Amino acid sequence: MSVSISEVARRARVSISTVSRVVNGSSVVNPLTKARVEQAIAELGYQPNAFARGLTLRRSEIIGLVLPDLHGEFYSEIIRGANSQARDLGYELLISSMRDGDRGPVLDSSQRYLALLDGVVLMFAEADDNARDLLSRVALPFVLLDDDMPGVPHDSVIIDQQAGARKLAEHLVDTRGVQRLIFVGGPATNLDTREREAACREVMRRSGRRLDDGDIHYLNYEFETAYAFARRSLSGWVGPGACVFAANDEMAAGIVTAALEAGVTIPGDLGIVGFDDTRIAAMMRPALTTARVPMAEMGSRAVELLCRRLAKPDSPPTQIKLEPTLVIRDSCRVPRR
Amino acid sequence: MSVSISEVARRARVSISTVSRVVNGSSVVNPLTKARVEQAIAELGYQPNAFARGLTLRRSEIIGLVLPDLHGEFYSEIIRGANSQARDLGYELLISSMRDGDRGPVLDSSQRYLALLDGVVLMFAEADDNARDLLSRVALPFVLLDDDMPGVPHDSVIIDQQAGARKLAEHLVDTRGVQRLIFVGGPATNLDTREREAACREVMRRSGRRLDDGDIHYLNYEFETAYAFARRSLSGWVGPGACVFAANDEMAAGIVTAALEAGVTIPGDLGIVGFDDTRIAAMMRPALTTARVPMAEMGSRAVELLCRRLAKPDSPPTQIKLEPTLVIRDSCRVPRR
DNA sequence: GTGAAAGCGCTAACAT
DNA sequence: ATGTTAGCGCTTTCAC
Repeated sequence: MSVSISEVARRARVSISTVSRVVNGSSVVNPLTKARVEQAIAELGYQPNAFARGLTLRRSEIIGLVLPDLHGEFYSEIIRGANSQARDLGYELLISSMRDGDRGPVLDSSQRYLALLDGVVLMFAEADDNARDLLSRVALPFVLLDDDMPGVPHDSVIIDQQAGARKLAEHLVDTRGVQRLIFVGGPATNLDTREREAACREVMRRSGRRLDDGDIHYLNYEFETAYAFARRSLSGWVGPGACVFAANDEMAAGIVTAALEAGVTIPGDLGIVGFDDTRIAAMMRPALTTARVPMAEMGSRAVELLCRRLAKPDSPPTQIKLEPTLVIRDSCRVPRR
Repeated sequence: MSVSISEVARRARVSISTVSRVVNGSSVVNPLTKARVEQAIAELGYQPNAFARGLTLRRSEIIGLVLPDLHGEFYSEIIRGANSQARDLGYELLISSMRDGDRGPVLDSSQRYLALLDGVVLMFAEADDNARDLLSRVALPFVLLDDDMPGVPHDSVIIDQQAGARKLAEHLVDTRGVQRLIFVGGPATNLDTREREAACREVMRRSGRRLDDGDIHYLNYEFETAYAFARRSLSGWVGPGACVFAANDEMAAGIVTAALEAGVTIPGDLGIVGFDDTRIAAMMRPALTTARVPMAEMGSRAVELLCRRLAKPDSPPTQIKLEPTLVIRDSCRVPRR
């Protein structure tokens, strides 16, 4: 078994307090004593027991990031931002996924690891009752990411979906003078999709056009689904001033693929925009015009908020709203005539 | 602060031992007593202190998965497999990234969270001295993923890179009768790249051809780099029976993009294969022939190995070798003539 | 079926 | 500058 503080103390012929002091640099120890202790530590390969430490200190300086699932670049960017911020603030970051294969989201308060953390950044796939319920049982400080949960006071970092979608739609109106917008969303229950849709509606309306209900389609954010859907529907879309607004880049890629295979040129015959600015957007041809969601920043700001709360538990709840930026590439350039 | 076992005991008018027994279901308690305790627990919202528990039990039933970085589908698939297996075996899985922005790999034994885990699955970007050094200081059971580390006894799960590359190269020889193979690898220091290269060499040699040194190129696994490189070099490649072997799918995508832009048809003028079978392989056009690395299985087998070791600490070190499978799509179909 | 008490390894207040 | 000791919350013998 591993060596404890008392063995180090015995070997260095000091008391355990002195060892503790050396380990934590908490108060000044005689340099010679200190050297003796350090040598003993090295010789024994002593490592403090984290459980005992946590029990006494009532904190671990470890925080968690719990995501709905860890698939896709979106999440890895969040993680990158969170990780780096956590280290800067002297915390370690541990990541966990709620999703368990097909068994659906799992997060109950009995989750053992939560009790080892000082706090946690949480992101739910959907802000439903289930989520709210889970939340009420989380017994430690938390920050919500990309989700609003009215009624529960909390810190949060959210994306201004409407602003992002508005920028794209306005770009379409301004540069291509879109007459008809085809909106291809994720699930109808998905809040992001609904917000983006609302922004499209509004921009169209304000510019004297309208977004026809028949041109709103709810898919599932996946390439294959969008590809199959576009194969069937594409022929009805092509026409003067038609553009597709896909609610994420993957679906945009699927639609572009179907279009090119059907001989529909892009951006010539049809303009298209995506959302998120994931890797595929730059890799596909034509490269995709899209809205860049500041993913890494979401992670870092959330961690920042959490750590601030740990330091000052009684500060008022804060909400940070981040705006996507427009990334103009080739998929909806004005066709030369 | 949070409620402790003794408050529950007081409220239920039993001793703390009884509360403990109820919480852990360890031994039989009188149903009436049990009910009383359970009610007290509910009323107080009691949650056992994980540090105290860990201190006493000397285990947390939590394991870790430490990856070089969390970018890309490769890792998320590993995570998915590991997660699901961990839950099946009664463990919780926590994930951590070694990479800290541009600050390079970080993993020192002082990493606080390691001390809270029962064991850890580790994957290094490169099996260098640094890695070996870190490893020697990890004071808990571990399993190595996709890395060999001779000299240190350990369990591991590795990919049979050679077998995968061989399947691809043989496919190229058999169906297209390749005369010239252009190998586009990751960094020259990357072990996977070297193994895949060796397999290509061998297959070419065995079939009476050779892999010219001038046709070996070391890049960095990235789309943009491969794209830029292909733009420059492409013209020298096209010719009867030439094929490109890209060491991952992203680079293959970059090369394909450059080729199509230059008017080189694929698979007509040039055949190409990738490696890994990440999402992009199915999404690009032509869809990419590649070798599917069983990523999720890597994760699940590693966790399985780790948990087995936790149960039987003295079993001999085990190595599991997983073989990639050939996924035939369109990027190197025989051109009709 | 239940309780008393030792002990896990550590920190911090207090004493010297 | 260093040692002594209480106590953190829990599990687990050992009595009864």
